[in-house]
Amino acid sequence: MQSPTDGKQMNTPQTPLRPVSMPLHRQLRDLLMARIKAGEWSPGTYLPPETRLAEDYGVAVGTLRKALLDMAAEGVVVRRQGKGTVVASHDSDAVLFRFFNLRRPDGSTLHPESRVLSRMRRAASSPEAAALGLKPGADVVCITRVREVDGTPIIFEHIVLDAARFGALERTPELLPNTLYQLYQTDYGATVHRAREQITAASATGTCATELALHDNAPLLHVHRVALDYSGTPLELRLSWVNTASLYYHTEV
Amino acid sequence: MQSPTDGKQMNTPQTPLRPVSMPLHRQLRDLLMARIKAGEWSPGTYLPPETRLAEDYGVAVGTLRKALLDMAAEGVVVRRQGKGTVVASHDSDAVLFRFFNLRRPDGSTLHPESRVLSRMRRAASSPEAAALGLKPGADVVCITRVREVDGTPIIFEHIVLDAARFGALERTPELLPNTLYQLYQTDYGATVHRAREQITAASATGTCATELALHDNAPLLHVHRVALDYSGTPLELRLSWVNTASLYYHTEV
DNA sequence: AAGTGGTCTAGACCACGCG
DNA sequence: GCGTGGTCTAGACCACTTG
Repeated sequence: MQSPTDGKQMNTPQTPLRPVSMPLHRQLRDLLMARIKAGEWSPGTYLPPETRLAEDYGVAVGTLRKALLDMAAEGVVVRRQGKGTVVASHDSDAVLFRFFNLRRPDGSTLHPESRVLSRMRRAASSPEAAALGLKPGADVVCITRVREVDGTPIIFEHIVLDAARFGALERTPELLPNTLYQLYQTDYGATVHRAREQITAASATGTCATELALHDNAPLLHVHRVALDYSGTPLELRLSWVNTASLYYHTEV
Repeated sequence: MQSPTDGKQMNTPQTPLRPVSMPLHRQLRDLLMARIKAGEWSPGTYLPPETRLAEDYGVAVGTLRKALLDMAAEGVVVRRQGKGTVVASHDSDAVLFRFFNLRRPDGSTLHPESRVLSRMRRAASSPEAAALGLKPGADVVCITRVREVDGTPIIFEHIVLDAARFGALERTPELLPNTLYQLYQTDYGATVHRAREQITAASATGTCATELALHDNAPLLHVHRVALDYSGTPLELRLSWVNTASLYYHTEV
């Protein structure tokens, strides 16, 4: 790891901290993660084989292996016997809809279409700034859209992004894709890794009721979602109002 | 594993199936799980040390270790350096409320009290039987209760259990505890390992509206939960109606 | 056939909990 | 001090993928 003369467990010898040193496999994990985050290996790229990496870092294969297995458990990489270890690319339908938890009564999954109503740039409200970790009043890009299945509108959606990072989204691309998370990855190098959701009961009102073709006060599910990247940095705030008349929100604990 | 003369990778030699044989560590995991499920090691019990177990099964420590680590990742056991490997006992507050996803607006957790409204035994409805994996019309025990925080009712709850297994719950104990899952474990040897939830928007009506002190058609969150044990057997069906006026349902993806 | 990750073994030392 | 699980090493063979 440091020099060839280091014995086992002798990482960072001159560091009398608490803990004296993180386990080697943890350090390796962090180093590899850093190289991925730096873009040295982008999503879809194969990492060098275990033996090569272990040699490079001067550690046993088993140790490096533990680091890679941990990363695979986190979903950062995917390991395939006979092929190699590839940086996870979140662009297959299955993965893109990992964050989409709505299902039909029979349990089948939905793949709705999207229709954008508006895009604009404005100052963040105070709760928006808080959710995204921005300074109060910072600029945000705001997208409003309706998502429909078989022509029936089921979700009214309000998306808020940091304009400093995603400002271009106000205009380009002309047509926003249905799967925004893929766009964040390809065009902005921002990979959504996990999301926190707060669900409450709500009633349809105003534009939301109109767009969902519901009478006022129809019961809706309100979902407040903050999407985060690997390191826990908030990327997107998404407020959804869902008509659950013919579907349900699914979760496992 | 089988006989001392077996070479490496030579498990179940006469089995030309596909796959020929599961990995050793997988077989070990299954054997250990079976012994736990059989009650040989009950929740809270320490398993024999790695070295001892490896010796017993005639495998390398590393292999047995992999089995235990997998089980720990699943939450079946907890491993503690210097102490040993203990069968997970789901009786601490933190774990008991692992399935309780409601929080206050500030993010703090709730610990509601329960008030039982009724207990009865009756034939299962068809969707109830389906959810619990019972034959249509099988007997079930049905508990209705209200859960409140600081004296304010927030959840109206309907619990359905297989009478063949939980029949005694109709009468004993006289006072049902707040944390039913703990009771299932201690009195019925049934450990809730995970749960599947279906969430929809609903409106308050009838007894539910009355008990929650809400006007008719007030918006509610409806949660349909099936609680499962280690092997995926349904243990409990729970229908909850939640007043989310001063709290939200939290989930991470 | 060559190269990859997956499994299994064997043995060393370290960090932790407890008496 | 002793026994526990945690880390690390080294090397073997197996199963899968590709050319």
